[in-house]
Order: sequence, then C-alpha cells, then structure tokens
Amino acid sequence: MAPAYLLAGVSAAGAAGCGRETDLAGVVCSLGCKIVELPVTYLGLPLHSGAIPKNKVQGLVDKVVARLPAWRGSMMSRGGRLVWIKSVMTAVPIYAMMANGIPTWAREEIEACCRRFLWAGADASVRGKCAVAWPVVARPYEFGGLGVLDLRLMGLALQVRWLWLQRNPADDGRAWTELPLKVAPEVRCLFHASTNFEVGNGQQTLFWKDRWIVGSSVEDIAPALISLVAKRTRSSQSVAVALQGNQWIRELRGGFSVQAISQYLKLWDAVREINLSPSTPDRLLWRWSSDGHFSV
DNA sequence: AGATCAGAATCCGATTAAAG
DNA sequence: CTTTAATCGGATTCTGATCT
Repeated sequence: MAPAYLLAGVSAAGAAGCGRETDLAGVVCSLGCKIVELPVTYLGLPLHSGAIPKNKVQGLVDKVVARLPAWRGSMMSRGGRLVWIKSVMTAVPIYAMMANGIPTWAREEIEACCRRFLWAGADASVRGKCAVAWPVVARPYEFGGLGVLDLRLMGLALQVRWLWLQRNPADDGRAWTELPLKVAPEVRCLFHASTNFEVGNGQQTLFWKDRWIVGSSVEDIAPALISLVAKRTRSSQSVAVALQGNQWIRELRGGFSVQAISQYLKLWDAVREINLSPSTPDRLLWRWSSDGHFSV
C-alpha cells in the first residue's frame, strides 16, 4: 500500500478539544497515514495552508543558481552557455511551475540569472553587455529569438494543463475533477480562448460559458443576456440540462433591454439547430493543434 | 582617438491590488 | 479598513558600435 500523508494543522485540532483528537486518531488508524504539521515539503514542493512563504520560493531560485557550472562558464563559448541555459537552467523550475506556479519575482530572478550567464559569463555585471533584450532571446528561432524557454508563457501553459485535465470528458475519473481549481484569471482566459467543445450528449459542456456553438460561447453571442442569468447557473448549467425543454429560457430573470431581445433571438436561432446525441460524450478540442489535443 | 549614440538592465518612487 | 506585496513608469548606469 502506498504511503499517504494526512496533513493537518495540529495546533488547530488540539485547540478543538480531545473529542476531535480521538476522531483524528481513528482516521489515522484506518488510513495508515501520519500527521504532519504545515508547512511541509511534499514530493519536493512546499505545501502550506496559506500563501507559500518567501524563503521556500527562494530555495527554488537557489536551486537554479546552483545549476550554474562551477567555473561560471568562463571556459564556455556563448553558444555553449546558451545550450546549458536551454537544457539545464530552464528545466529546473518546470516542476514547481506545473504544481503551484511561481511568483513573478522568482521568475524574474531566474531569468536574470540566465541572462547574466549568457551575456556576461563569469563577469559579475551584465549591464550594457546584452546584445538583445531578454524577451527577444526567449522567443522561438522563427520569431527572431534564440529558442530559450519563455518561463512566463510556459508557466501559463502548465497551469492551463490542470484546467484541460479537469474539463476533458475523454479523461474523466480523476478524484479532484469536481473540486474548485485555483488558477490565475489569465490562465482561465487562455484556456477559454484556446478551447472549443464539440457537443455530443451535452453533459460535460457548460451552456453559458464554454465555446460550443460553432466556436463561440453564449457570452460571445449574447453578452447582454448573460447578465440576466444567476452567476451560479452560469458556471454550472450543462448544455444537456439547458436544452431540456428549453430550460435556458427560464433562467433569464429581470427586464429585457432592446439589445437583450435581439441577442435572445440570435441565440434562439443558434440553439434551435442543435441536436444532442445521447450516446456520444462531449469532446474538448484544443484550437491551436491540428489533432485538437493539448500538450506541453 | 575621442565623442556620441543606441539598447538594455537596474534602481527608485508612486500607484494599484490583494490579503488579513 | 489597514498593511503588505506587486506592478508600472521614469531616471540612471553601463558597454559596444559608429561617427567625425
């Protein structure tokens, strides 16, 4: 049996009284796990009840710095240092970026480290030695860069991956699928802008938010109409439920503006043509790849 | 050869956003 | 509602390339 860790704020549980303590002991007994006080390092990552403290993140930055060659590249050509950056330096933070994401300051410190190494080598200062700005270096060759990984964009992509795994109907059966996922708003925007749903039985697709009507969402077609729907409904009602006896129309509350009426008619037209096929599940498609799959 | 220019990093203060 | 952190814009600093 795989070892499991039950992580709990022991001080909080202790304050709650001994009744809780015995409950806890029962859980520990039946699960065969142990109790650790937060914060803790789990699978090489800092785990914390609140925000991850700065010194834990600093440890990650230090790990990248430690990967600099001992002689600081004084014996390496600039091309050699570039290869080192691409294959070693930028690979170190990938794991942490995938799990939690890393704060802006940490990413900038890692980039500054790579920048100093590439342009200045063993010299301490990089001022005035950079041939081109770092955002240019971090572009693919075909866009005039040196093909170094852009850590900000890679971080976004790695976070989008969680949303993809959560929403992909072809990939269900994950225990955390129904749990709320905490990602940055721009990650959600990127996911929304990059994905289409191909509706089958309509159970996995959100009627109001997802892009499922020939590449656009209800939000795109009828922005004025959206405000008449309860927030909770917007983020939970599936296409299947909404189309069942035109339930979606009953979700519209409040007075219609002229604009809303015209958008309502437009949406009515678009939705009328949709036929669900109960036997096929919905499909989630990544718009930027030919096979519709997301990969990083 | 010396002056000047261009491009980039870094520093610093002010504004804005988030957390408790 | 206050404190703290993040972000932004402008000023400064630095070096190599170019011009006179």
